[in-house]
Amino acid sequence: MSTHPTEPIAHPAREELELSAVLHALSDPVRLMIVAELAVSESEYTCGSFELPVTKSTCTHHFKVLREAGLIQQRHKGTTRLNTLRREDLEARFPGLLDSILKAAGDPALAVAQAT
Amino acid sequence: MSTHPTEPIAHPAREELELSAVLHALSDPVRLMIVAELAVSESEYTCGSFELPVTKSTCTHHFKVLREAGLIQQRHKGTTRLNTLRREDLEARFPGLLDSILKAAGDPALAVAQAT
DNA sequence: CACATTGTTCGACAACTGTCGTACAATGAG
DNA sequence: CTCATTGTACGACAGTTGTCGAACAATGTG
Repeated sequence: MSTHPTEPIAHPAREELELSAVLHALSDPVRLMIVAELAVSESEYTCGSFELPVTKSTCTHHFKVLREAGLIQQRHKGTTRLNTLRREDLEARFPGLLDSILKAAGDPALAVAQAT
Repeated sequence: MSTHPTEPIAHPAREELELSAVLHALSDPVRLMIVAELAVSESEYTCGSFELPVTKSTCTHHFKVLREAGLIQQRHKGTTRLNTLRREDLEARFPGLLDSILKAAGDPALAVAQAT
């Protein structure tokens, strides 16, 4: 039932992703902001690299919600935690959903992709 | 600021639809159930025509949330209230969003549309 | 008018949520 | 080892949410 022993952070499997949890996670403006930033590139971002209008502990809370909903993956790297969007899993489970939400949110990456 | 005098029920305009509100509205299983049923056909459905696992007053609450988020339109007809999905407005404001959510929810209508 | 049907309103309540501050843990640098 | 950095854990708190029941309003039917 466990993944790698070197990965103590729990993430739901692709098949376990629940639509309600995903929609609820993204219905918060701060979390939508995080996901939109993560979507800009395939890179890994530390929690601190986001300019969010909340304190650290609130930030931790939001990342936890996103992780438990299956939207992001987190792994440790030194004292930081690297976050990535679970694009493939989301696309496999809910085709088109993430893109339509990001587009609706005015994601810059998608805006560029759709510009002439 | 008002619409027709014969329409006392307040609905947000197409341009006023907010993504957060839409996602939040659909993050509740009961409300997602309602929207999925409404999506099956273009007909108008009374509140009572849904088989929901909640009482009448809770039902009223959910329909109110859906209406205020701009997902449905309601109009009076005798002692009943007819509900329709605001498909065009949603599609105009958030292209592809509703369909991807309905598909993710396993909507029967879309399942048929995608079957061979 | 009296009645049945449909849905609303109101108050209540438990559960959840977003936020914060403080204290703590883990890691890397000097 | 000591210190700075990054993020977590915990408790707290106000606000929101989903749910219910009972009472009420609106409309159509006899």
